[in-house]
Amino acid sequence: MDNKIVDVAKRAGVSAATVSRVLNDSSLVSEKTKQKVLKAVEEMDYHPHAAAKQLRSQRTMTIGVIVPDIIVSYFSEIIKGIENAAYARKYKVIICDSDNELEKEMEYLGLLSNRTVDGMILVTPFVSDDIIKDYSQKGYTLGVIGRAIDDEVILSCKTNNVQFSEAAVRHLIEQGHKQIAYIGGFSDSMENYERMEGYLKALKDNRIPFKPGLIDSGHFMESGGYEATLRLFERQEPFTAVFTANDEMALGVYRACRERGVRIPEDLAVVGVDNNRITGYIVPPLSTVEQPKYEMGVCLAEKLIDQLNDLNASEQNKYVIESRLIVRDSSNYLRN
Amino acid sequence: MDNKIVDVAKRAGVSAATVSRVLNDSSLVSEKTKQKVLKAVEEMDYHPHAAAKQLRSQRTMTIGVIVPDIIVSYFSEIIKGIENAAYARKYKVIICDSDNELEKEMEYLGLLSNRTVDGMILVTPFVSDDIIKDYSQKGYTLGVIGRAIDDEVILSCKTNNVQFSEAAVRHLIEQGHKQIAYIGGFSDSMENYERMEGYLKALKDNRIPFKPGLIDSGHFMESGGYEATLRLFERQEPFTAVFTANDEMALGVYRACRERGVRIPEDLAVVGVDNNRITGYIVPPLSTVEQPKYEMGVCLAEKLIDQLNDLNASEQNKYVIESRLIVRDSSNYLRN
DNA sequence: GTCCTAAATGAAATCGATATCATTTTTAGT
DNA sequence: ACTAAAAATGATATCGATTTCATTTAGGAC
Repeated sequence: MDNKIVDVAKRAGVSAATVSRVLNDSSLVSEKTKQKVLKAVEEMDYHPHAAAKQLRSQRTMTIGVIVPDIIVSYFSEIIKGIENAAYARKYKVIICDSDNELEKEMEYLGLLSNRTVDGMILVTPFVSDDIIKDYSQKGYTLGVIGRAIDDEVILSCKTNNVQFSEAAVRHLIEQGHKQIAYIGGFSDSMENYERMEGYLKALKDNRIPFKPGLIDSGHFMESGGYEATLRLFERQEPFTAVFTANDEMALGVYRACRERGVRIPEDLAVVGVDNNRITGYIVPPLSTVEQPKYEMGVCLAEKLIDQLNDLNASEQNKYVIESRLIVRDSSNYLRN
Repeated sequence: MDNKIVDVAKRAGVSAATVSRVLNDSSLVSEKTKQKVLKAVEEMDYHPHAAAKQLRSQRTMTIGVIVPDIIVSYFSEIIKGIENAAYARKYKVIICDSDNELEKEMEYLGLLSNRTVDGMILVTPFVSDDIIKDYSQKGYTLGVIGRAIDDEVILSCKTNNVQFSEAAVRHLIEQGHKQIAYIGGFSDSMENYERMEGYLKALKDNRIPFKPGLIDSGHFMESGGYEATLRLFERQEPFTAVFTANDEMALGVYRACRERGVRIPEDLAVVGVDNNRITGYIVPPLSTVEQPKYEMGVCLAEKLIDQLNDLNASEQNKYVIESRLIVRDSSNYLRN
């Protein structure tokens, strides 16, 4: 280690510039010197110093990803997609786990300002659209997953929340349910808003009156789903089915039901969203909406890197992937 | 953006050196100029350029983590621990998902050579001890989780594999089992080796003959556990319990049993290792050995960063955390 | 006010690679 | 063989911060 380009140059009997050319363009160098240089590089086990390269080129070949909690498989699968796509393009990924704290996320966003990363992908509902737009206008490259932003350049990739939520609730209605609760995530997140919209649309289309008492929220977390379910149980409003804005909260519903002796699906049908791996293993298996997590990660990483390299062939900056309902036992029980 | 230290210096009416001092030592600057500089920094929204800083200081404040598959919760929980500990010390984490490929891991190790990271944590059985020792001897800082390396400086953090495996198998014996299969991971990994050792020790202590036909391997993956179970079923050797070297493979056992109509725990008792979150949700809940994943991540990240900053108060470089058996329904069935 | 020391500040070298520009070497055409 | 064009190579400035070393300013004692 600790060999510099000049050391290699000396050993090969050429200038540093030539070594650099061999290692980069390599077009303007004669075959003979090229071989000499490569031999020296090999013998000295030379590796160009990343920081020097970054300073000169003004690019780090690194992107950052902000997620609220890497342990939740929804996020880790997105990260995997991002990482794989980045690797294929020789980019590295810095992982930023915010522990669901806005403050930490803001701090991580600072990595853009000091050029630690070339771009940033946000997979979180906490940072507001305005803040993201601010960064974008300052000239930083960033994208979001799970929401869309009203902007010409900010990349986004999400799923058709309204449609699949409508389909999920319609499915419950077709099973004979008329009193369907909704447990949402963060009330001001696009994911929550659109999923609620689909829920309302399904009710309306089937002339089922909307009851505010059947709405609650669980912050997209298992514990939140659990608490929301208990609150719903306390209320006067009876319900025979519940649609949760993600699977984590559905797990909370399961826990609350277990404690209270409520049977799924006989007493309560449950449908979640995400198709987390765990949902296929629990009993009863949870009906849920597949979310192409890995694919969304790949999509956004590719587009972001394209944008960083001015390769935006298409003008498109908003991507919506279709997702579909997976019916399992938790809702597969015809009610009369 | 794009403000340099000289711009700040000009605005504050001082030299670049002074600005640098304010932003770093800050001890040798008069209070008055310090305020002037901070005001200018604030007004211009100045952020020191990371690459320039890294080049000069020869440190990136970044560590890399190599894992075989970030989706597996064993790894993502370790990563979370590493990330949190790093964040607290102002270090960033580059995530390297190798997709279980040695070649990718070797490529990622190259990040050490070109100084993209200050240190590296390996949470993988693929890279050999010798390679790790080589890097260490070249002067690079690295550590491993889940194994230990015979070396004076390479950091490691693992659990007491032999003891807890012995306890797990002893538990099965106490439940009345005499024919106990073992499904291991990668045969040349320390995790596998030590867990097998505990298995053998429990058998021996209880005068139960070892039967080679009851040993198989599943590469630490669900699919591997599934296939290994099918192979065991094919053989002549009957068995009433199985100990798997991790939970993923135990999930494979469950799948194979479901397909073949084998009941757990009545026909087959199962004990895994890791206490992945999913094991508490499946039916029957899986008996397993808790692994302090988050804590191991925190431990190694802290020690690694200490080492990078020559803060190795203690001479210790090998850490072993005790882990304990969690008995759930998958093995809680007394056999007669 | 003078002198000496300590504190504060600035000029310039440095980290290691890349890219521009100038120069040398090679090639090709007549 | 001579010249023009093309190819190959080298010298040097540059990226943006930090740090050493020199210099200036301030503070204190007499």
